[in-house]
Amino acid sequence: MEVIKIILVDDHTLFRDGIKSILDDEEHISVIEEAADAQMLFDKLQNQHPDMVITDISLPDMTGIEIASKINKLYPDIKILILSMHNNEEFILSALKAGANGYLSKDIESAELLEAIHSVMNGKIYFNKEISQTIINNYRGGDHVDSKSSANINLTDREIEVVKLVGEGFINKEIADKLCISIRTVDAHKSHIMQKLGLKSTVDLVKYAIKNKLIDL
Amino acid sequence: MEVIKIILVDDHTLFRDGIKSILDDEEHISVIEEAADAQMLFDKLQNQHPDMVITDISLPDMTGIEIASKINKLYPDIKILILSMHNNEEFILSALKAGANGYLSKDIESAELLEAIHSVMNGKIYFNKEISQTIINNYRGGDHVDSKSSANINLTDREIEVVKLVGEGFINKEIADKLCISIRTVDAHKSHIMQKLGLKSTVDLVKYAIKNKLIDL
DNA sequence: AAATCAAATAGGTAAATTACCTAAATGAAT
DNA sequence: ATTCATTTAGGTAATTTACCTATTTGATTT
Repeated sequence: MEVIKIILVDDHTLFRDGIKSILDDEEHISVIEEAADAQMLFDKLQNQHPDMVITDISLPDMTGIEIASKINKLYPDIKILILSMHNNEEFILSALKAGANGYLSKDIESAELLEAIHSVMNGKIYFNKEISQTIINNYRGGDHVDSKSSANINLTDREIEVVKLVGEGFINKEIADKLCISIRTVDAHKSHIMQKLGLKSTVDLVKYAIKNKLIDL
Repeated sequence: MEVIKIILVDDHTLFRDGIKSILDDEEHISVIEEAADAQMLFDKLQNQHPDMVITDISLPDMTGIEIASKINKLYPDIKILILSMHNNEEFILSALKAGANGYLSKDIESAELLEAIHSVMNGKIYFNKEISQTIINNYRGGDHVDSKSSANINLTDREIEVVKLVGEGFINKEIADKLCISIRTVDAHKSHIMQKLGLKSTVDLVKYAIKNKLIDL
């Protein structure tokens, strides 16, 4: 069996070290590089050719989903395993769409990480939760995603703009001024958004924006 | 040198496994137990007697600060090392006040974790950032803290109640009804809070509540 | 080409909500 | 005894939102 070459991406050094320590015990796995953010990762990918990139879902400069999408475009043969703190189904589907080969919660045991790595190297797709192959087939091979269409698949560009501004604390009038539209239009956008997402208040919108990383906390 | 017995506490199994893998390579360190939450930890502490508890700052049922405070009260000889995702100075001071012996960001390298463990076992206090011994002396030995007085040291009980409700999406009238006070009183509380914290809008209050874990996202 | 539909745009008015002024009661601290 | 923070509110003006309807535009379908 060939040695599986891996690049680890996570902004928390201790977490990287932990994973590295687990993987270093494996004969057939070699962590050839580490990166703390997407910038470092893509720098290293210009000279190094790993079999797999294991990345955290949230990095300082890019989300794991965006990274997956970019890797999938630039280096389609590199497998991508995404690690996440939370089991957000929305993110899981976005990850699939972005071309990730696996999505794991950090709640898993190290044995499952190893199993996931080997499954993915054997051409499988690995998720902690059972997602039917049909769904997978529907989502894979689609066009590439960017941050806007990933988690916020239901919202239009304009609506996302509005959600962001709401999340940043601007009131309708201020948003109207910023976007050079009428207050009523902002009002209408907010109504549409809340209806689409099943939200009830501006505070819900703010939380949605935070959850979906449209704004920073 | 005696073997240092450690209990690891973190709700993410993979992270625990990673740390365990790092520590297992050390001769003088033994991870005798693991716990995913505070409940499990205190259950195990009834039968096990570690030298040190290493805990994440945020757990499902309790904060690391609260855990430190409780351990300090029940088992004052057990050393406490808190791991955190963020370098929030407010939390660092709260941790000190709660009796923690060290506070580390997850950004550190594994070597620094080992250094911190040994420092703490030798009676020192270990922090990634330089905090002067004077501050440490001022804060240590003080009374024990609970969640309310830790991160929200400037806010009164009533104000925290209000911030929580604002964060949960209730408007002033609803908050007034819930607390059985006048809308004006809620209004006044909000004004005071915003002035104290230097915030400008209800949205800022929501973010404050999330940041300081007064509400869940 | 015509019809249909989603998306983005607003106006008007009533209703809801907040902002800001002041101020009193209470209890703790100096 | 006095000062001070905390909690409590009333009144009014100003702001802000909610909800109704409705037009334009571009894309898709028939």
